[in-house]
Amino acid sequence: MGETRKWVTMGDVAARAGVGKITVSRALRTPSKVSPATLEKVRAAVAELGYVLDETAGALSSQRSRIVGALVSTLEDSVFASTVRGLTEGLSEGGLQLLLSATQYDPETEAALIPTILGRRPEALVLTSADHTPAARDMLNRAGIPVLELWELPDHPVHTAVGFSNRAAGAAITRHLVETGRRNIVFLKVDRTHDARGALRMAGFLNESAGLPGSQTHHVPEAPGATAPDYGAQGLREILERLPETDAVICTSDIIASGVLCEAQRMGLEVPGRLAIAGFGDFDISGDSGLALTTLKIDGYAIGRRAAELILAPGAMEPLRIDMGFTLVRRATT
Amino acid sequence: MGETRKWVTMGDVAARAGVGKITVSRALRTPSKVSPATLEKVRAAVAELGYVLDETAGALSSQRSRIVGALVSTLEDSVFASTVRGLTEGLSEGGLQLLLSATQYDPETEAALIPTILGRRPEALVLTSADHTPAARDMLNRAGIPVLELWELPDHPVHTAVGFSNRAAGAAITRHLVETGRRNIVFLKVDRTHDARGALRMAGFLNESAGLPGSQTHHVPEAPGATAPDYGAQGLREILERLPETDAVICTSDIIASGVLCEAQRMGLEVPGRLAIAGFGDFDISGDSGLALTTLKIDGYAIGRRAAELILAPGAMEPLRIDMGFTLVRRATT
DNA sequence: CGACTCGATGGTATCGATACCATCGCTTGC
DNA sequence: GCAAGCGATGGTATCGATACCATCGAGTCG
Repeated sequence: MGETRKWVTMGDVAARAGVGKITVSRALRTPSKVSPATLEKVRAAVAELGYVLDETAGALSSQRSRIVGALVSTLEDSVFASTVRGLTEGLSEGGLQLLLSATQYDPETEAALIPTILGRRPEALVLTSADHTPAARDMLNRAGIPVLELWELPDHPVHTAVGFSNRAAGAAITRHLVETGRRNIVFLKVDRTHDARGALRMAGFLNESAGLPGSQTHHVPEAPGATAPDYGAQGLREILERLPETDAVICTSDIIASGVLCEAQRMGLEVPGRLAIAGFGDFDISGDSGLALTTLKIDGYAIGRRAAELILAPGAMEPLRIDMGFTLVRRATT
Repeated sequence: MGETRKWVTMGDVAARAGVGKITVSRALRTPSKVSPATLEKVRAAVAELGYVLDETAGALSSQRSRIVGALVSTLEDSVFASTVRGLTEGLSEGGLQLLLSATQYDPETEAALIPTILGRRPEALVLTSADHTPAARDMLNRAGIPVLELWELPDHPVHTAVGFSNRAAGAAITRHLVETGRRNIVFLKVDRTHDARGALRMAGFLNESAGLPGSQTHHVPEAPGATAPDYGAQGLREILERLPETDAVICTSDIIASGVLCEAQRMGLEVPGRLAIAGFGDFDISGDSGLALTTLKIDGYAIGRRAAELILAPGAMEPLRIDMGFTLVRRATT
């Protein structure tokens, strides 16, 4: 490194180019408002000095942070990661950057993170959950910026929602199993304290399977250190012990389903002959080259992209409720 | 929406609490420097007005953005996501936030993103790649902040590196296969333009397998729309056609390995009897409850955490080169 | 008892870019 | 030929919090 170099300022660039500061600002922000000759001089000075516009100062004077905050439940799940990519790509077209944090599925953590994000004066706030503490809800309401809840369609969104009906999703996968002849379907659920989406899908299952006495839910307690496939494998063993008639298992994620599928193979159960397995999310490994898992596909990228569009649109403060739907992908496990 | 509400400022809070602005600032930033009684008054005023500190102004006046920039190759890969979590958690203990973007493994994209991040005047910059364009390298050098390259240990790091030797990793997995009796080992590589880590692991493989005439590399071209398991499945078919003697396949990720494993099962190949399969990354699905894949485990979370520690440490400007190592996890596929 | 220390608090300048308004020079139209 | 119009450019105030220094009062020590 060497000396602790101070940042070059716009004034330095202006002096170097022989123009006023404001012209440098215009050259960088709105090049069309500067004559080609001046633009060239400024660009040369910028390049020589290695100047980079200071957004911290720009944000203050223009009262526009050019930042959008995002609170995702977790990044270690490719579905949300796709949403983040969609958001980032979409927002970058409008010159906005994403300030990201993860709540680890905990509303209290979310509530603690909201002020730290709001402190950056974001122009919008995106959340991948609709489960907020009262304090969080209050902060979101007072923030005075568009708030977008993704991956759900809550009855009472804070502001705008872009997602799909988890209840309908749970019903759809159940219907598919019923239509393919299954009668003793078990919905495998990991009991997390905060899993509103999983609970809604389970509700959809319960509603759809109401007439099937052999269909039930099975709960696996959350355990520290356990991975999603562990829950699947353990769940399957318990299910077959408790409900040996079971002919189909619905999981709340493909990763859990991978545990069910691999355990079934180890037990010598024929899939889908003896047991059908359905997942959720359509991850890479679920494709035909991999586990060939029947699953519900949600286009997380599209959700993020759509959210970005809404933020950049002129009437972003208008509340909306957008259903992005889902797709049933039938593969070899049903 | 309603009226375009202006943000409450520190002055409003000060007036409400009957103290000076600066006291409000201290109450929020360094509560220990304010008397308990005053602190209480300020806190009450803050709560009543719903005030949130404006970091955009704070950053300018204190010349500290409290932001760390991060450029990851992709978020849609749980290994980097873990690193991001480790970073976020570690940095939050020092009051720093992460400004994140994804380069999609493209150095040109990286070079384009660097100025946008530098514009926020971050206090450090983290990269999950050591493959930079000359222009990018130049910007990083001039930035005057700590630059951390993760997941690699380049010969000439820009500044600080926290990672492991990909070459040694490739050698280690090869050695394991040789020690377990394999002689015709194929290293399956997806030919991405920018995959320095994969190339290094392949180099480690080539070095270690030099004395084995039956050992080779097999390249699969990158194809738009293809998923990682597709590469694995396709690769295995091509390998068995071209090199029928093959008794082991090394993949550059567990997801690719999942394609190889599932394809092998479909072809009726006994694993690991007829064919051994090794992956890379130790994803959730690779565990004993899932695919039970032999793999190299890298603790991405620890890498992120360590990087955060280095950034927060007093001598953060001292270049370092930290080897976090890796672990061979032997499971059912070798 | 006075000088001194220390904790608590406030006033003012400042960070760097941008908004707003003014200015300047050149073209255009009558 | 002159006023109006317009593109290009600059000066100055401003955004909101914090650094720095000053102040003030209460204790402490010799």
